[in-house]
Amino acid sequence: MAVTGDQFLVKEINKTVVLEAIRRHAPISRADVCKITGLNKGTVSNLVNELLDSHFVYETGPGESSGGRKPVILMFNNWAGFAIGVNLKVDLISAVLTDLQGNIIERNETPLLTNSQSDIYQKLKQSIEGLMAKTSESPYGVVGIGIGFPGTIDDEGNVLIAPTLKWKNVPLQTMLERDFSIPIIIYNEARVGAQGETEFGLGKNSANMLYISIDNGIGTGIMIDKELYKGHLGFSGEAGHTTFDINGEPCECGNVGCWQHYASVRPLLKQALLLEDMKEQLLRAGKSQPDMELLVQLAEEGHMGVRQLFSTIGTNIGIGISNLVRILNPELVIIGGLMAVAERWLIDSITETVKQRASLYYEHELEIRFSQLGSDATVLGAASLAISQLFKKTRVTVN
Amino acid sequence: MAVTGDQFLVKEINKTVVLEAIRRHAPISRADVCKITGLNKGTVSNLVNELLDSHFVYETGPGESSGGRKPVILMFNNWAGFAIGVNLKVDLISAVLTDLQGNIIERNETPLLTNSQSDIYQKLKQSIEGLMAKTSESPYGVVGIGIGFPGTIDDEGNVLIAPTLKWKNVPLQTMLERDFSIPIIIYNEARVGAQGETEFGLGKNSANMLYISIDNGIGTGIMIDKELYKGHLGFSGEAGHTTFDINGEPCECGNVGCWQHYASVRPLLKQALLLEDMKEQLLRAGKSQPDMELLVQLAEEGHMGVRQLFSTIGTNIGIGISNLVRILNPELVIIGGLMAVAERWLIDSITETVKQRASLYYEHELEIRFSQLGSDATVLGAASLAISQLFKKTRVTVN
DNA sequence: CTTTGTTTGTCCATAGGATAAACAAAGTTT
DNA sequence: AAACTTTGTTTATCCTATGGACAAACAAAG
Repeated sequence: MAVTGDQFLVKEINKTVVLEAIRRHAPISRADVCKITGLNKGTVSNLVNELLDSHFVYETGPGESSGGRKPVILMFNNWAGFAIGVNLKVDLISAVLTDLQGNIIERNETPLLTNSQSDIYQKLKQSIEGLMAKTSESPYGVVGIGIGFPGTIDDEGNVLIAPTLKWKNVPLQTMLERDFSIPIIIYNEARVGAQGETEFGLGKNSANMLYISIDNGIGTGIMIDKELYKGHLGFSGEAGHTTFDINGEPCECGNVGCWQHYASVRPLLKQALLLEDMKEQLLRAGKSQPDMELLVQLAEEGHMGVRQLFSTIGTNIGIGISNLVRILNPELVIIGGLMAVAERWLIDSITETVKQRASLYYEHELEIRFSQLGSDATVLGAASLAISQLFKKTRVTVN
Repeated sequence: MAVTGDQFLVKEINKTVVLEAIRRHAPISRADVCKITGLNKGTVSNLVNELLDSHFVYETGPGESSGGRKPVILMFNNWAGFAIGVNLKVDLISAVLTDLQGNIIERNETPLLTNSQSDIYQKLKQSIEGLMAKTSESPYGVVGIGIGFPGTIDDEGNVLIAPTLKWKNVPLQTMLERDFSIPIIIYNEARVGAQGETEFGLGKNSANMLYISIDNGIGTGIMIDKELYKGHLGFSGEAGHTTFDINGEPCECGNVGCWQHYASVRPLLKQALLLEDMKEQLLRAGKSQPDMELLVQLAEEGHMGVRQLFSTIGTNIGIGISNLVRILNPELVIIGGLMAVAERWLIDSITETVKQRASLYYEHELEIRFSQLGSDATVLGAASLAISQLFKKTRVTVN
C-alpha cells in the first residue's frame, strides 16, 4: 500500500520540522522558528505548545529584545530522556549514557578477555544496566540502545558473522530486546561511526559522506542524503574485503588480496616488526609487540623507516579511497578508527594518491579528513541511532 | 528552508499516488484505485476527475460487473504527450520517440563519422527534429528530451569530459535547451541504462540495483530505492576506472590498472587478435578486425580459444562485480552494453567468481542477470527520464 | 514622559482537502 | 420481484495551515 497524505501527515511533518529547528538552533524564539521553517506564526505557536506539553521543549525566560517585544526563548529538552550507545570491540566494551542531544553523561568500559558469546553477552548486559542505573527521573527514560558491532549484521539485528569474535548467527537484537524491552539498534561499527560523524563530527554539513574505519580491518559507512545507506539486506560497506591485489593471497572471506591486508593496522604492525631496529625500540619502550602508539611516537622522533611505512600504508589507503570515490562520489571522506591517530604521517601520501588517481574528483570539492571524535564516533553514533528512532523523521521528497 | 507540509502538498502527494496506480494497473476502476492506495472513495473520485480534466487519464466504457454496478474503466493516457530518448555513442546516434508509457513510436539512427563537436551537435539536433516532426496532435506535445552520453556529466548537464569523443567542457544541456525550449536531461550512458532497466527491464521489482554497462569501457548506474544515485556532483558510478591490478599499466585517467582494461570489449578483442587462427577466421568472415559478433559466432561453433577468452574476461568481470557488491549490497546486478550479447559464454565464469569472492552476498538473494533490453535500455531509459520529470514524484519518507 | 514604530506571540475566520456516511445508480442473486 | 452488491457521487464534518487582526512589550527619538 502506497504512502498517502492527510492532515495528520501534514502536522507530523511540520512538527518534526519545528522540533528539528529548535534542536539545532536553540536557544531560539518562536519568531525565529517561523523564519527558519517558513511556517506561519500561528502554526508554529500551536506546534510549539504541543511540544511543550510533551516535554521535548521547554521555555526559559524572555530573551534580548531587538527593538520590540522580548522573545520567549525555547530550548530543546535534552533531559526528556536518555540514550545508550555501545561500541562492542573484540577486547573492550565501551558504553555511554547520553542525553537526547548526545551529550555524554556517564561512560564505562569493560575489558573482554574471551570470545565466549555468553560471557560477552553477560558483560554487555551488565554494562548497560550499570548505565541505566545512573539515569535520573525523566519523562521518557532510556529511549533506546544503539550498538556498534564488529561484524556483519542483517536488517533484523542478527549477527551473521563476526570473524574477530568468531560469532555466527547470533540473534543479538532479539536477546537484548527481551532483556531490556526498549528499542535496540545494531549496526556494524563503521556504519555507526558514520552516523556519529554525521551527527556530531566533521560530517555535519555533508549530505553524501563516506566514513572509513581503519582498525585491524577496514569497514565503511555510507551516508546518502544524511541517511545511512544499508543496501538490500544491510550488508553494504564491506570495502575492506574488496580486491586490492588480484595476485594477492587468499583471504578467509573467500576473496583474494583484500584491501584490508594492505591498508589497515594489522599489516602496518606486521611490517613494523620487520624493521631492522624494531627489537631495540620494543625493548626501549618496554613492549613485546609494536602498536600504533609506538609507531606514531617513533615517527615523531624522526624514525625514517617508520615514516616510510606510514607513507606506504597511506598510499594503499589512498588507492582504495580513490576506488570508492569513483563509485560513490561523496563530498567528504572521513578516516576514522585506530589508524586515525597517525593522521600527520598518513595525510600526505593519502591525498597525493587520491589527487593522482581520482583527479577529477579531487578537483571538484572532494575533501578527505580524519575523524576528530576518535573512538567516540562509534559510541555517540550508536546513541544517536537510538535517539533518532524516537524522533522518526518524516520527510517529503520530490524527485 | 526546510520542506514543510500543507493541504496542497497532501493533494499533490495523493494525486501522484493515484496517477501512479492508474499508470501501473490500467485498465482499472476508481474502486480498485481505492483498494490499492487506501484512499477514500470520495478522494479518489475527486482526484480522478482532475486527472481526466488534465488529459493524463481517460475513461473507456464500463467494465465487467462483479456482482454489482459496473465499474467505469480508467486508462492512463499514453498519448497525452511524447518523450524523446537519445543514445549518443561514439559512432552512432540512436534516438526514439515514445509515448508517455515508454512505447516506441518512431526511431532513427545517425552514423557519426567524426568527433567534431559541431558536426555531432548538428546531427543530434537533426535527429531530434526528425522525431519531433512525427508527433501528432496531443495535449502536452514532447514533454522532454533524455540523453545518454558517453562521458562525465555534471549535475547541470555540462559535459566535463568525454574521452572517446574527445570533448571537454561542453554545455550540452544549455545548448539543447536554447534550441528546443523543453526540459533536457543528460546523464552518462550507464546511468541512463540503469533507469531503463528499472522502468522497463529486469529491474522493475528491485529497489537497490546495479547496472553495469560494458562496452569498450565500463560504466555503472546505481539505483537506490528505485532512484538514480548521483553522488555529490553527479560523478558516481565510474567503476570502470577503479583499480583492478595495482601493478597494471597507467590509464589515461590518472589511475593504474583500471578494471575496464581487463574486463571490457576492448581487451577482449585485443586478446582475440592474438589467437593463433584469428587471421584465418577473419579472412573467412571477411572482416579486418575481430568484433563481438564474430567472437560469439566462433564460440557457438565450439572454438575453444575464444571460449577460454570469454571465460577469462568473465572472471575479471566477476571480480569487479564482487567488489561492487560488497560495497553496495544490491539485490540485483544487471550486465548490459555490447558485452551482454555474449551472455551464454560469460555467465558461468562470472557467477562462479562472485560465488567464490562474495559468497555471503551470493547466498543472500543476490541475483546477476544480463540485460534483455539490449541497446534499447539506454534510449528507453533516456525517454523515461524525460517522462519522469513531468510526473515529478512527491514522496514521503519516514526514517 | 510621550510618541512612534517594531517585534513577538495569540486568536480567529477562512480555505482547502480528507474522511465517513448517506445516497444514487446499476448490476447480480435468490 | 425482492434483496443484496458493487460502484461512484454528494454531503456534512473534521482537521490543519494561513493570513490578518490584535494585544503586549519593548526601543528609540523627541
